Amino acid sequence: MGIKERKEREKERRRQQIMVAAKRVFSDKGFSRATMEDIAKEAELSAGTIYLYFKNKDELCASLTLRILQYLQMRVEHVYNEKDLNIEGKVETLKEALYDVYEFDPLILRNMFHLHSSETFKNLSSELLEEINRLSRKSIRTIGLIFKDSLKDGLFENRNAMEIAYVVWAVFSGLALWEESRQTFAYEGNLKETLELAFEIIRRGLFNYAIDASSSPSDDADDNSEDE
Amino acid sequence: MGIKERKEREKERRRQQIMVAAKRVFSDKGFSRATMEDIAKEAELSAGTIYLYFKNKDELCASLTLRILQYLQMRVEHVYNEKDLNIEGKVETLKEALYDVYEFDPLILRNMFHLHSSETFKNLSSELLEEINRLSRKSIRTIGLIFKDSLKDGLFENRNAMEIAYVVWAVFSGLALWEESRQTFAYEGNLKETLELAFEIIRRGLFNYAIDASSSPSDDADDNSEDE
Amino acid sequence: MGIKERKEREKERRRQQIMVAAKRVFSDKGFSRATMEDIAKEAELSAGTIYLYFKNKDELCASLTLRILQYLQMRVEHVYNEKDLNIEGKVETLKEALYDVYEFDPLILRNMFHLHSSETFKNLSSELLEEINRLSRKSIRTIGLIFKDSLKDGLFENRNAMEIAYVVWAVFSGLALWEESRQTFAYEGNLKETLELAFEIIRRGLFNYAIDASSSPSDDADDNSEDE
Amino acid sequence: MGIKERKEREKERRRQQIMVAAKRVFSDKGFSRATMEDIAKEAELSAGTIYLYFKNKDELCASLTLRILQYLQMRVEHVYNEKDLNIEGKVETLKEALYDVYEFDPLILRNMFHLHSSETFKNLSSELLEEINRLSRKSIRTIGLIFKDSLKDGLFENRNAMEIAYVVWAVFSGLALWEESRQTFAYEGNLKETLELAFEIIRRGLFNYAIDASSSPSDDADDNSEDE
DNA sequence: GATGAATGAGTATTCATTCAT
DNA sequence: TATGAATGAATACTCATTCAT
Repeated sequence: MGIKERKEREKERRRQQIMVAAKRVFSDKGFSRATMEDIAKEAELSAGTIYLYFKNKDELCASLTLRILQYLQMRVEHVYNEKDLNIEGKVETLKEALYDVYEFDPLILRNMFHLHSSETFKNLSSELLEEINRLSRKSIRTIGLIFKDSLKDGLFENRNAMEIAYVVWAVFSGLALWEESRQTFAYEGNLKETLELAFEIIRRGLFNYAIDASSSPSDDADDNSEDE
Repeated sequence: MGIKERKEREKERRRQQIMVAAKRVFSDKGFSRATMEDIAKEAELSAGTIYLYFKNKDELCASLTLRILQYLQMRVEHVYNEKDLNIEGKVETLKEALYDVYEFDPLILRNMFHLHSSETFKNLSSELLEEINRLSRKSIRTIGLIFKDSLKDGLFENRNAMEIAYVVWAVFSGLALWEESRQTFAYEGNLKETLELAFEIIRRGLFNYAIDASSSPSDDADDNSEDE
Repeated sequence: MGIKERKEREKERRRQQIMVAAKRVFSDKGFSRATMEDIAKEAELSAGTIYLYFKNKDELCASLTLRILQYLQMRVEHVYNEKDLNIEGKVETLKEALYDVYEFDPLILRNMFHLHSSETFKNLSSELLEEINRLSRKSIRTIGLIFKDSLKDGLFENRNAMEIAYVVWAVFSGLALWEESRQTFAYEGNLKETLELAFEIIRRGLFNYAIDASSSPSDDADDNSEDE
Repeated sequence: MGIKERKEREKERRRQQIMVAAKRVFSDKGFSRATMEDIAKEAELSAGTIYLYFKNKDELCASLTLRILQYLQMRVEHVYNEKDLNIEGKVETLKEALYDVYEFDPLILRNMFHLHSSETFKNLSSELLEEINRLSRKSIRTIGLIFKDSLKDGLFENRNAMEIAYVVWAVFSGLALWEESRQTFAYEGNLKETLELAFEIIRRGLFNYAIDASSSPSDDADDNSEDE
């Protein structure tokens, strides 16, 4: 039905409106200190209205996480499907993708922290929770797939693709965190530029590691090069 | 006085006892969801007693952060003072130091997040806050000093030491975070081993970056190689 | 809007309902011993609801004080504006006015005591505090004005009007206090009647003082008959 | 026993020391906001020690009240026993006595307020409570006795002595209160001088009332001139 | 759908009081 | 006798959530 469809679209628009407001408020005050009233005010709605669109505060937070994970997966998958790029080009594109994800919502990691808090789970519908876990695993696996072809070519052969994916993800997380703690460490420099430096170091490390490893596998006695 | 001294020591022991309990509870539930009652129960004390040793909940949390920062600074300074190591050896030792810090208290980063939340400051005595900021800056600066000598030798010459320090710190943070989000990403592998891989990649990237950069400085047109 | 107006009136009614309950509970238990729960129960509301209408307990108490001061000022001003009365008549009317104020809310003085406690100020919005101070000064000044005309006529000429106003106010306060401590002093008599006696004494003293003073001003060597 | 006696005296000294400290702290912060810790610190003792001398906080407060009542009774009785004074002289001396009492402990009235709070009674030993009530009644009765002789002489004959005593007491209380609320009413004048004025007015009113009343007793139809 | 008034469960914090030393 | 560490009961205040309108 045209009417039903329009209603549905209207409803989705409201959800987005609330999520945008929530993102802003969480970003400002942190999850615990942000009140539903704050978010409602930011969204120019009443507090009660939010409950028409989200079951509770935790589920609103989880929805934010889900959205960013969807964006992450979309971008990462796009990198994987890029036919015309060699591994170096893919890693460069991956870097850009991750950076865009970070810029889209720098809160992603803080949100995830909140999610990890065991007591939060109780308030989440199991579907939402599962969808989040599914997407998390899927995107890390996709990052792994980006490196997997190189394993066949002999690059990185001493490590499995998933391990490398985790490292890349960890570094990405670290850069996000670094930005968060900038105040404490009183960093006054140019963020973007330092991010570039970090990724440059990682990228070179990755490939030089690959080269060293492939030319002298005996150097690493303790490697477990099995794929999972 | 023997008596006064013993009392002092007894008091310090209580503080430690409470901090250990708090660390455990914060670790479990997150800062906001952990109640003073929880912590008291964990410490086998009454809630009121905690207030004899810490002004409030925020100051208890900040004290945890301060403790880990003191340990961090101690370890990092030790690396810097190591006379018999070349830069490669120092980086290797730095890696071990950071890893030990992480194991000493994996909460460090989550605590810092909480601290960054602007509204927390109001509840902290300015001395504590300043000590935390002072130590944070000092340790990052010490990490920078570790690389500074190499700048004179021509290594890393296109970047200043502080930028490199920030990158190293970011990666360290990332590894910590990575551990935090392990549940979501359903990683079942060996943490220690993956940490080794990550640092190995960083280390190689660092030095290969150095070599490339020093041999062809013109590649980076936008570098600002001034030391701060 | 009719709707908006009705809502506004409804809101004001709730404030009054809470203040009436608070008056009763404060009266019964004293300010410190009265809990918000007590007041809520008396008002047949939940404790949280009170905070929708008053910022905190101190501000609720201050609002009670403000209300009685508004009534005091209104009554006192009315006495001052009475054209057809000579000074004797005005003092008689003033007596009645003050007595009505006392009956309207016998707590007035206890509330003011609580207000004077320096630490209370911090919890009060500055507007409320200023309004209270403004009204306090205004009503004492208005009482002074009632006597001022008599100063021109030669009555009370050795004292300024404000000093007399303070004395009248002190006696009024004393009568209120007297009622408060009735239990301790085990007075079983008729309050109203004794109040009449007290004011009668004051009134006669006032005028006889005036007469004596005006006829032999030299008796008081140390007078400072300047008006403020 | 000499030893026992010395111990007793030592104990009484401690009680006084604590009461002096309590008076100061109550005066400063009000009863509710003053903590036992505050009082202990002021008395240069530990909080626990206070409980060796006073059963609880309420009883400490009541003891202060008792002490001032003892002083009041002593002074008032002295006035009553003064053989060489006529009624005018006695009233003048009474004024001075009350003023001295007020200066000895301006808190007296605030303390009494606290005492009146019904819930306080539960924490008081019945002996203490009864002693306070006994003394309160006794001093007001003694003030009454001061006027009683004048009743025989025809002065004040339309009123009973107790009623006059209550009025005098009320004015005294009012003057004390007046000092307490000085801040709010922004009075900048000289307290002592205004006190003089107030008592002067009362005194004159009293005697002029007496004269009027004695010359035209029929004016007051509703008088109850019986002594209790 | 939208509101926002009302709720009530939850929590940090305080402080009189106790008691082992 | 004096201490002060420990307690636990009390309480102001907050805020997610509900529901009548």
